[in-house]
Amino acid sequence: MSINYELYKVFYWAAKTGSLTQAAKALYLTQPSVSHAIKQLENSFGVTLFYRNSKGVGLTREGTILYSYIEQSQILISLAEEKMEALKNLDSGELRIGGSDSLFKHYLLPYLEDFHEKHPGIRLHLNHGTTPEIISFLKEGKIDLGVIRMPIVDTQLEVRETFQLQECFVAGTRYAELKDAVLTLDMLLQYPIILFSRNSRARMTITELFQSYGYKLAPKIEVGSVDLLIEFARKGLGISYVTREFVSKELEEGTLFEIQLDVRLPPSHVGIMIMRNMPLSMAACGFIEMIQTCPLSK
Amino acid sequence: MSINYELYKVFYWAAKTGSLTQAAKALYLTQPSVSHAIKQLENSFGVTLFYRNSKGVGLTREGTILYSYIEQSQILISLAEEKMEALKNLDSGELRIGGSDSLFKHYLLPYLEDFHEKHPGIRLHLNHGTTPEIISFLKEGKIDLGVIRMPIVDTQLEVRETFQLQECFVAGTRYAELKDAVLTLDMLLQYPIILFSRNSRARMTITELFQSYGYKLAPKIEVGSVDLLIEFARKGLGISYVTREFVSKELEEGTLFEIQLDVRLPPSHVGIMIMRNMPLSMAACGFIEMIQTCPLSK
DNA sequence: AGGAGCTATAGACCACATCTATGAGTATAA
DNA sequence: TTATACTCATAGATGTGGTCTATAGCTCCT
Repeated sequence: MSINYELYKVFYWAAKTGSLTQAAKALYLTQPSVSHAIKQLENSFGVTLFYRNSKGVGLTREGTILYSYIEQSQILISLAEEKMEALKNLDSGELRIGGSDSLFKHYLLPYLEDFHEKHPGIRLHLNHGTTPEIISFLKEGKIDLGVIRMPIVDTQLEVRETFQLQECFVAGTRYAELKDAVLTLDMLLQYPIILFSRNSRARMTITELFQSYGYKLAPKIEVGSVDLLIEFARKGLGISYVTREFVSKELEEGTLFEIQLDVRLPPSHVGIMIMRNMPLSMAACGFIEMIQTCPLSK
Repeated sequence: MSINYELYKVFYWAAKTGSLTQAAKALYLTQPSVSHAIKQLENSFGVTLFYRNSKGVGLTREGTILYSYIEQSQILISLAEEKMEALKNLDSGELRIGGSDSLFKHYLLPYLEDFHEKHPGIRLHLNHGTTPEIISFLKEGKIDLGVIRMPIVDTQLEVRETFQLQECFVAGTRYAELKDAVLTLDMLLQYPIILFSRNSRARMTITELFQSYGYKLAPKIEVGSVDLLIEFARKGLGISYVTREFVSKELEEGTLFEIQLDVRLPPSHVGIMIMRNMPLSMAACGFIEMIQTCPLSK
């Protein structure tokens, strides 16, 4: 029958140390066990592997040949075990995340920096794309996790909310007169509105909200990036609908201010998306845990 | 504690076949055993190696990394097992023999030819030298066995007689008048005697024999090779003391004939010498067996 | 709905790996 | 010489853990 690979471990140490007694110590076994194991191996092959004398043992010619193979094999296994240890300790590995540009920049960045500092051995791959693209990447196994705006309905996916963002309307100094006012939706619509492109979740949400109050929200300007939303508002081209957390710097500086409304705008939920029924890599697991245990570390 | 290397065998087949059930079949185990083994491995590493679904299993990222090492390791072990099988079957290996030129040429050659024909995969190394040199080679492990004239007294060595050779005196046509005569030692000594060099066993033996009869054997010519002994006798330079089996061709041809004496010359014993307490290589074992089971195959 | 795959789990069982105790051999030292 | 201290080999006892059977849960396909 097939040879028990444990015997090779014993053979390796016996050959390496030149002593069954030493091999036994290295393997935390007793000498008779090692003696027995070697005998088993020899019987299996029908070949004598060691010569024995009072000083210990030595490899025969056949033993030497076997050792040349087994040594390499054992070294590989040792390397494998080291590697697995490194992977477990997050000293090695890779983490592939999918998300939108703006989420990377304004939400994930501090986590990524922190993670990289703690685990410099882990290679980071950031794939940006639209939500459907991110979902595809995930299903194809090209990324370990996606960071997206919720909700996502897909039975293959598991989504965990990690953070709430607050959407709001902001304006630049040109509209300074609105700073302390509380506007109604009606009043807001008197101003030029700047929105993100049509297919975004945020755009759809705010449009529906206005509809529910009986208004039609028609943007004066439509842009394709969060940066432009901010930039246009600062330049006074209109009032932008943005994520408050993404303009915190501008709000502090005072180059932008938030428009106060008489209705509450819905928060948007950010979540981490992973494949259901698919084990997480150690790196992904560690990263998600980091995000979940210290929210808002910024 | 240390990981049971049997688990890597199971892991290898599970990864290779992409199915615990298939792996179980390959290993002649049941599926729950394989399932259990993989779980053990995963627990040992603290890492998930496979994702499971209804079609079978697949490697995770960590599993893939482990596999890259283990696959190589398993391949090496397979090669090792093949090699050992080949060694056992004498399809591979080497055989290193020490002996004197004349024994190689006149005694071992047919065995070597036969052995090589039966086991062409085994490399033959022939080391010639004097008996003390051969003994040194053997003790240094440079040869597997030596073929020498007995007796050898050395507790480290084991010597088995395999053949008897008959020494005799031979002369060429110049001494044709002796062909049918039966000589006494006294008469023999009237002729020029050609002997092998002083330090050889044969020389010592024959000198002692003559001494025991009260004669002093003083050679006219002393040579350093068996070929010269033969050649000189053929040329009529004297009467050579040679091993009869080594001049069988010349005796048949009639270029040499044997001198008949009124005393019986002692046979010389040829034996195989190996290290006591040292296992024989498979090749050496096979060769010795061949010699012992078909003596005088010539 | 039923069947045929797959893997996971629980629990029983016994082979076999390992142990202890001992023997035999051989250096080294007293 | 005897004693000591190492080797490895052998015998027999022991108990652990690897393997089994039986079963459940799941997904896919007919």
